[in-house]
Amino acid sequence: MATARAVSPSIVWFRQDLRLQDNRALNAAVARGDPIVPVYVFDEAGEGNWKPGGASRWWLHHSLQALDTALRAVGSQLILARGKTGEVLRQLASSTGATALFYNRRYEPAAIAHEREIETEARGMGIEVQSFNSALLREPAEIANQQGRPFQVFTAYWRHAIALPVDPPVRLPATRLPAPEAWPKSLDLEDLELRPRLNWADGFSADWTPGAAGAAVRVKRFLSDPVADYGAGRDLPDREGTSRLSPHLHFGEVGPRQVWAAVRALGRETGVFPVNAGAGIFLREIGWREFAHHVLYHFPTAPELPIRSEFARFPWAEDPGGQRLGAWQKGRTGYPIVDAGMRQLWQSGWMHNRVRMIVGSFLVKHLRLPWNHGARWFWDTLVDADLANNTLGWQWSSGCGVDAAPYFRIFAPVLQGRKFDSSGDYVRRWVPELARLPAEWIHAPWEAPTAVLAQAGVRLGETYPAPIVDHASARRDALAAFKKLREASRS
DNA sequence: TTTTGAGTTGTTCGA
DNA sequence: GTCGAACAACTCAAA
Repeated sequence: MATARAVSPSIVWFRQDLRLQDNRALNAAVARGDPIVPVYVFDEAGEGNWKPGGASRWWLHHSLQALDTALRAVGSQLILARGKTGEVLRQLASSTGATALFYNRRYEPAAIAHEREIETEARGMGIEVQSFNSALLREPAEIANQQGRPFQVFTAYWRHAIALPVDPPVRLPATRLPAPEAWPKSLDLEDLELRPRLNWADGFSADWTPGAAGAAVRVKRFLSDPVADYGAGRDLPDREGTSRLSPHLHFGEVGPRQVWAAVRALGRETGVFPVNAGAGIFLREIGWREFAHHVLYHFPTAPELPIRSEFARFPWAEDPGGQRLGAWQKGRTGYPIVDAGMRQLWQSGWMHNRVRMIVGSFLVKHLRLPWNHGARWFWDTLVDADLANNTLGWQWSSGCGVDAAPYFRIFAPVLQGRKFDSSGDYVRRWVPELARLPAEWIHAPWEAPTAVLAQAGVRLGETYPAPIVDHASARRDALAAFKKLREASRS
């Protein structure tokens, strides 16, 4: 008769928390002391209407590989599966005899529903379930205004949130993770079929290193210099002035508590926090990410429907054959800054934030196409596609969300280009057919003298499109459409 | 309780 | 060339 109790492992269900440090679910499993079975389930059905797009899947592939490598370095490994999470976990529990399940929470409506299902099922099997926050400084339900309602204005939200203490990141309390007696069966990473069949994502590797180690490099590099000039530098798309942490944060390869601690450490000699204006502005951006999750949690229909419901009746323009949408997607609108952004997105899986605002405003206000089309395209093409951030951004751009840009704020693409890409180098990089145009004309080639165009080898309508809409009249039409909406809402 | 002022990222127009 | 106003409506917090 064996006296030792049967060793029943704990399952750690990895999701958007693909890291070993500052991972509370993992730490709790370690604290329990039993063998740990780390698992990732690729389950599209659990994502509702927002199954991961191509760029996101590319990232996930490499991030899972990185996580497995990190786990192997501590004597463990990542079990991979695809299909229904509930079924996978049930099988895993019965084959390993696991009696506990640990995971970190998500905040998208489908993910929340999914968690509830999994918890109910697991508890029904007698499995202990514990969930944690490793994705946000504060969870949506922790923050409310004086009336006990969710904030709908960022500044008020952030004033409130920033006054609360930020928990320090937690370290993995072990150099080895206890392994089960036998490892359960795992799929090969390739079996998840996350990588595109065609090689369109080949260029991504030049720009990105998915995984916690790559994230740490980005944090270090950004805080070593660009952060000091973040206030101005973040608006210049030709420069490495932003942190580029968005995909790492989305997949949880680094968490906001770790970022917060790293920024705090910058001023440790002086005790000044934040150490300079740039650092404070950067932390505000972390705050926007928090706010986006707050808003999505409290307005779960926001990915599909405008939060200001009257916008459901906005008079969008006709787009027979999807010509205009297609031109926007392909970066062939004839507005160089817009086209540069859309091509950067397609080729690198990412777009500079300043340019996101410009192309967003252009789609919704100049082309008057529904913001949902833009949200969907971004969703499919961005490596940092994140339902909370994407939804907030698009509803902000079209003026139909909480704390959104006012309707009359219509970005003028030529002015934006001249202001934030004054050298024209951003356009030159992504729209090479305009590369030989001097800065003076590069943001409005249709205004360039014939000789200048000829010299630069540009033939409008042939080598590069003429503008598909006229700025001044598109602006007038957009303002008229908003006026119409306002009158319709009044009656 | 009511009132008041402020609120991520703009542009245009007229003085 | 610069500068302020206009371009709405609503949320939130402080007075």
